[in-house]
Amino acid sequence: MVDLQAPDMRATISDVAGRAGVSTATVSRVINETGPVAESTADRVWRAISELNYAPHSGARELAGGRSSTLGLILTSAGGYFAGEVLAGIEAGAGDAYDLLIYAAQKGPAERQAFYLPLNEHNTGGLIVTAGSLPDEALVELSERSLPLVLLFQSSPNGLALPSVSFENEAGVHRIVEHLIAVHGYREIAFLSGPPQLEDAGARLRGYRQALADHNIEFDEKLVAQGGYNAAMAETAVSRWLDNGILPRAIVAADDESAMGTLSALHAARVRVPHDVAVVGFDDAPLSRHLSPPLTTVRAPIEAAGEMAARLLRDLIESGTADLQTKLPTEVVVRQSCGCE
Amino acid sequence: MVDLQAPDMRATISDVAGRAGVSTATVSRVINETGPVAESTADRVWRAISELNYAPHSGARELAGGRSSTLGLILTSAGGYFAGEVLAGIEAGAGDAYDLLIYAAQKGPAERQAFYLPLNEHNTGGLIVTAGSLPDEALVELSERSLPLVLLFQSSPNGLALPSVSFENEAGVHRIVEHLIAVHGYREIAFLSGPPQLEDAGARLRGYRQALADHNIEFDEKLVAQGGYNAAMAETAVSRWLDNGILPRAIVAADDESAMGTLSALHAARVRVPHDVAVVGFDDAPLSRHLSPPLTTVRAPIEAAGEMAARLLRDLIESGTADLQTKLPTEVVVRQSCGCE
DNA sequence: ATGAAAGCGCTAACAA
DNA sequence: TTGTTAGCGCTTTCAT
Repeated sequence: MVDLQAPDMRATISDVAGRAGVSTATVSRVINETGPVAESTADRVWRAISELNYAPHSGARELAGGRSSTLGLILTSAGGYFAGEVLAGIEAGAGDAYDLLIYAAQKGPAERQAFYLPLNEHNTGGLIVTAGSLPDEALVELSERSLPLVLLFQSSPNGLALPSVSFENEAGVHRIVEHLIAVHGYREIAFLSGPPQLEDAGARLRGYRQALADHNIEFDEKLVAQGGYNAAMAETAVSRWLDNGILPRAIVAADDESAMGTLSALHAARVRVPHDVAVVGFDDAPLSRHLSPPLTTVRAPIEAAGEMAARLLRDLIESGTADLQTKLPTEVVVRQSCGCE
Repeated sequence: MVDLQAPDMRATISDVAGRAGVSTATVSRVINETGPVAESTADRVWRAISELNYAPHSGARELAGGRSSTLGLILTSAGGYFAGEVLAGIEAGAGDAYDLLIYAAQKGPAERQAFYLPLNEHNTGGLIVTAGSLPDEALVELSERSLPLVLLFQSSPNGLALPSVSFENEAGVHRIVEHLIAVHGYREIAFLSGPPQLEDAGARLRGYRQALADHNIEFDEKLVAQGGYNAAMAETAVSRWLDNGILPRAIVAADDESAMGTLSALHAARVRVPHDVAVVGFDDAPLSRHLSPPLTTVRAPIEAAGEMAARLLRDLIESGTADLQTKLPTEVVVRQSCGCE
């Protein structure tokens, strides 16, 4: 057990000023390098600061200054297996001039959520909102409060015109399905979809259907199941197919995580991949090349998306304007699970 | 391109008061449910709030109120593949009364870092600091400013007495190595260590050495390489072993990610797992049971650790006291990569 | 049940 | 180069 020493004789700027024998204005100038200060004075101030363990009160700063040099990020607590990548990208895009504050939204979109959001126009220069983390109404409210907003993996809801960053989901799936058809000659191709409420999940499904249509393959509802961007759910879905005697020649998973679940279900049933059935995914998660067989998938530049979002947000903050829709290109990464090589 | 509407006629509490025909004090009472307000008055106030799109200024609130109902989390931008799990745990432990603000520390621990930290005693009730995200000096400084601090996956640095949460790393590795020795009779067991600067990496290595010693197996330096908690690095290390004609009977990876890299290197070299060499990991990442063969590993209750850290921090904030060291138990999860079944 | 007014810690004119 | 001072938006006694 530790006992916390009696708190709260926390130093303020005037304590520092007093100890250094200057005015608070001078201390402020020293800290912010705003306006001229004699070097000797600055030294005394810094010394006082460290002797008193002084730290500026960011709230007071925002209040007085009206600025904010931090970008906010809102994501769902789940985050997914690429939360880290997104983060790294955003950080790169934010640059040195901005700090990053993240709020992990609770599951249930509560009432008045936007009102109580701990990240807002007062402590943040703008917000990057990832798909599924905030209800549309909150977005509307936030944007009515004229908070710069950028959407990630989701496009602007109806009636709003918010810059957004996402992938060429439809084209990516289309291309990989086409690979399955054209290169390998498969025609019985199943699809494991993502959560229906997610926009990119819809796009990926559309890409699948379009590719079939383009090659005169009839769409078969029985060959589509919910994979939920989730290994366990995908595993169940594939097992169910197997139990029902359904064995497509190829399975397209809407993301790599569900591709993983697919692989597991297939292994468990002693179905050989890609010999008996081919499997492909989407995202190119860092681990995907380590699966066995190494997964053929669509590479989505996740880190680049984060970086782009941050860049757009900065544009929006600094110049009041930013590109509305940016779709990052995706690319098929051929490995072995499709039957190649 | 969007153009942001002219910003900043952002409503303040007195705008709301004016529109509702009450004083700012009353508005404050309504929002915070502090003190009696006539129901009809409250209605008018809420209406004014939504008409004006008013949102309270959190900085001003902290300033005036001196409270803070948010917990801070500091992590490295990498985050690792379990950032999401940690987050979910912390959120659960934080409960409804606290919000969570996260700061992803930049790579380079800069000078005066603690001074400029965007999460501090003024906007946060306390901080959870994950291993490797802040240098010890920053920890010292922060704790001298009497900010409640809890360490995650790292124990208190010398001279400080901060509550910390970590795993029984040493015992976990000890047990899994023992499994390899006692159940399978392997004696030529290699180890892929984690980043040396991380405390838990050291503990895991110690567990390995101790288990060997306990079974009279001589420690062989050539059978230890740096896996860096990282698939690519592990892959390289294992390939190098193979190239040098080193083929242990089993490989213990310090975490699941390096186990994954190990598997890849082995597959590439057509070495059969577990037939030719067994592989085990540590963490039990969600994906580990989907590898092929499914990975035998040590389960570390990552989410529980996050929850515990949040709980400790709340204790510290609310009662000024908290348990100093908590080590969460780990458990061997037997699957197939060790040769079982 | 409500209002007036004094700060909270800081920044930014404006003076000197 | 430095100090004075007026707020920034909010909470909180203290009156009423």
